[in-house]
Amino acid sequence: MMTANEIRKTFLDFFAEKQHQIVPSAPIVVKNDPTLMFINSGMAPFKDIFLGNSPIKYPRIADTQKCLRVSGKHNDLEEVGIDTYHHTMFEMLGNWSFGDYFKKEAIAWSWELLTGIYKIPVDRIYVTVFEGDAKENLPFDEEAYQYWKQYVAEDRILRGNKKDNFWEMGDQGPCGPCSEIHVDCRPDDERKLIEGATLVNNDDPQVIEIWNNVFMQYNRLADGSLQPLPARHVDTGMGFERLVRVLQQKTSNYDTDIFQPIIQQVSAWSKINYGDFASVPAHASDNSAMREAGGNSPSQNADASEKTDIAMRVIADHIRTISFAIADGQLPGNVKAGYVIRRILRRAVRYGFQFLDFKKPFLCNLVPILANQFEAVFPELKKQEDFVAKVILEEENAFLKTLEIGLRKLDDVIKNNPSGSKEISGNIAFELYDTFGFPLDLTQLILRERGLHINQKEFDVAMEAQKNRARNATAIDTEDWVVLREIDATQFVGYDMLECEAQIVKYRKVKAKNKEYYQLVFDRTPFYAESGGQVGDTGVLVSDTELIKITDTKKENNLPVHISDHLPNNIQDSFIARVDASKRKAITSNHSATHLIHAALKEVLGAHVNQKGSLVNDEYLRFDISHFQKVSDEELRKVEQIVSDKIRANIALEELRSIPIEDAKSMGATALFGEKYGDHVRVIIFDKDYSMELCGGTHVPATGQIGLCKITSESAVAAGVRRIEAITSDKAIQYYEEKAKAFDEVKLALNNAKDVLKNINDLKDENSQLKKRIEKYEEEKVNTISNTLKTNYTAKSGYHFLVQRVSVPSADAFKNLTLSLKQQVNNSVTVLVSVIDNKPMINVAVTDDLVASKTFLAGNIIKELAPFIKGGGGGQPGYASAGGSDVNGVDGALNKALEILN
RNA sequence: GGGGAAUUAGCUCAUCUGGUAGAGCGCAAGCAUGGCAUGUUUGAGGUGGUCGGUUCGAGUCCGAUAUUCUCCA
Repeated sequence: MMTANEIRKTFLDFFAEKQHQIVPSAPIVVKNDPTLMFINSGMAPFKDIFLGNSPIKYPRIADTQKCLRVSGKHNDLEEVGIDTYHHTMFEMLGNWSFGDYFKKEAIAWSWELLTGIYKIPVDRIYVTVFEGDAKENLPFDEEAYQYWKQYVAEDRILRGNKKDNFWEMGDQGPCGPCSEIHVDCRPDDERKLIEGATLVNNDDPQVIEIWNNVFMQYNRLADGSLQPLPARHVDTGMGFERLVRVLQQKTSNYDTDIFQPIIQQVSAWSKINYGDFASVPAHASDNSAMREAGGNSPSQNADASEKTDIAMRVIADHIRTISFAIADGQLPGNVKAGYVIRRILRRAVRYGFQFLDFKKPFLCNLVPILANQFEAVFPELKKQEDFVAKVILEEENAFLKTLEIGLRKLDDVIKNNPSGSKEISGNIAFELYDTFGFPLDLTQLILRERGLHINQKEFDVAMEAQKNRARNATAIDTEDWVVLREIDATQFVGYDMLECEAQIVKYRKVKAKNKEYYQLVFDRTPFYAESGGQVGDTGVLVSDTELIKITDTKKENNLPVHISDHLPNNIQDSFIARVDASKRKAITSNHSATHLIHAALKEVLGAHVNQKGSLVNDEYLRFDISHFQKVSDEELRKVEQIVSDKIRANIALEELRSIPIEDAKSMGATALFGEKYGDHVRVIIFDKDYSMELCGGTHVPATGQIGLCKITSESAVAAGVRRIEAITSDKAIQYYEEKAKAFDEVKLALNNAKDVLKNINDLKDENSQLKKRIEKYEEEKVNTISNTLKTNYTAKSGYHFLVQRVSVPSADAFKNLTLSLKQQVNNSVTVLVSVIDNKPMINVAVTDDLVASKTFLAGNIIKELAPFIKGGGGGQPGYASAGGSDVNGVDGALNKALEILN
């Protein structure tokens, strides 16, 4: 039996022999495509070629591509692991023709590989072809049908509708009919009973699609219409995990040697067998989480065993996704792609926590197994094994903490639930989930244990409202490109020039919420499009009669687009495209400084330092690195020192604009994980023994132009990732100037003190001493007054009272005096009035025994007195206070108090 | 991009509707035991994230801002 690794190799070798260039998998994390966060199919890395934004480098390509899907036709995240054949991460084997071969060869080769080499029995294979669609005016795919007929019996060639057999990249873009290959894996007796053809595309877990051949020949426009494509392409995708399952004759993807190493490890840790489900004895389940849930009857134990199987599948699937995503540069976070990774990670932790009784981090310990398993095909994980494990560990700890907080909140909710009600508000459950990240299913489990349940309908309504809010806020409407001229690709001249003549090649309008703008594409441009952390250029587009502001420049699938609020009136004109030079100069200085800092960090901290993120704009630079401790002040000073030396050495830039990537690597140039490089790259060198990086950004001609570099902050962004921020050039000079100025001002304020620091510390000490002295003075004053006053109480039957105007230094002292009297005179009511800073104040204190007997309540008394001084007041039964604005009312208040108490 | 929440002593967190800022742990000192673990008593430690507003009075209500958490897209 072939191993998974052999099956993959066989595929690649087969197509290499058919003159295909074998390329490595692109990073699973997508950059430069606003519509996609992760590579979700084998073709995604080639989107720029299909869209015509990039030239074709090889007419034939084959590869295995890491893919990630969390939503889609059958791939809701919450479904993964429940069945035995869906995944969040999977490998897609693919062979491509870019304007080269078409249906004939694609069909012949897929047949040859599957039946001739992999030896899948012919009588288990079904193929589908597109039946046509009248509404779209699309014909039956006769061509594909004829080619298949050469190999496959006609009754095994099925006709599929638009949903199954017409593939589209998205709402817009290249598309075409496709032809799927399905394999019937059922045992012979079942196959005799039910004809396999009836189960194709019918969600039968044993009759599955393994390969889809897409024949791209149309382009879908924004208005929904179809246009024929000038160059026709073949895009195929074969689900690797499914293929392995078929060839290893398993009934579940998770039973193959792709997933078993992980599952066996998880099974060993939890001491629960995988796959016992259905034949499990009633007592076999040793799972406290389920027992707590009340699963003690035999039937529920069978259920429990299924749940432990599901949990192991969830973990085996998710650990792959998060490990490879992190290795490709996507750290877990709380927005966008980072959030997707966090959510997947948490789902795995949740299943382990709930069904396998893993109460401590465990996912991180699975990373080495994966790293070794995939070392040959995806070496990036093995190379960053420790880093990935550390990030996962930190995430697991953070989630366990979140769970703890949630458990406490839920406890409060249960305590406060009116007795007798068995239902907890769905809104509260939603709040727990939405605000505190406490998973709904855990809420339900815990409530069930106490005989409670939530109002599911309320929860769903709240959830739906949340979704609608988000959808409305992000609705973007993109119109079709209006093409003015045909060109191969925009020529970027911005390394050498800051302005050039340009014509608009195409443009389109984009409507987002509250704003509307245009995207312009030029035939040539000096504008650098945001990439590799360097922000896009701004500037202007000028003709004889017009001036249009360019507010940003971005890359969409390798297409440089210039953002503008307006279109020129004369769109066909020739323009001068001019970059904002001073801004570009600042950006450039920061970018080169980033390289110098990067090299210095490697020198000071060690070779384990890798770039984990970078932002370069005209204000500052931000640089994230993998490093496990805080970078100490001393280390930062060393880095600054090295960078400073390199600046003063005024090292000339050496730029290799286009050299083969292999040459660059053998020179020792630094390449980044998670970055997609072409086969020709640009290398930026500042002293070949110091800094040599693959980079597309703009750089200073010599390091002296940076002038000055100052690291302004060092912080943590995630486990194992430190962030360094720095400024250069004018901004750095300004920084020092401002510091110096501020210091001079401080010094001046201290009468030009020689030792400023000592002077300030002395002042602080003096200040706190004075504060204490005032406190003491006030305390004494209060004591004196209270000693006098405590003998002045009038005795009534059952209580004593005092109504008195006093003079005290502060509101605080006033309060202390009142409370001190309350404490010293038993069985008393104290009403004090004072004027502090021209404001009248009243304090009322009632001793606890009188409060208990409800003879007097301070809060009630103050409400009667406050109006006299035109104020409001309130407090507790034992102490209340009021303030007002009318000093003339003081006597009235005193009289009223006497009246009440007499 | 849009919602929600949090920010109080060195740490973890209380303070019900605006009216006396607290607890546990940690820290310091004293006492108890031959010493330690420990027990016990006392004490220090707070511009309540920052800025503004409402109010006689704001940790508490409102607005802005920063940071963190969290959910949705």
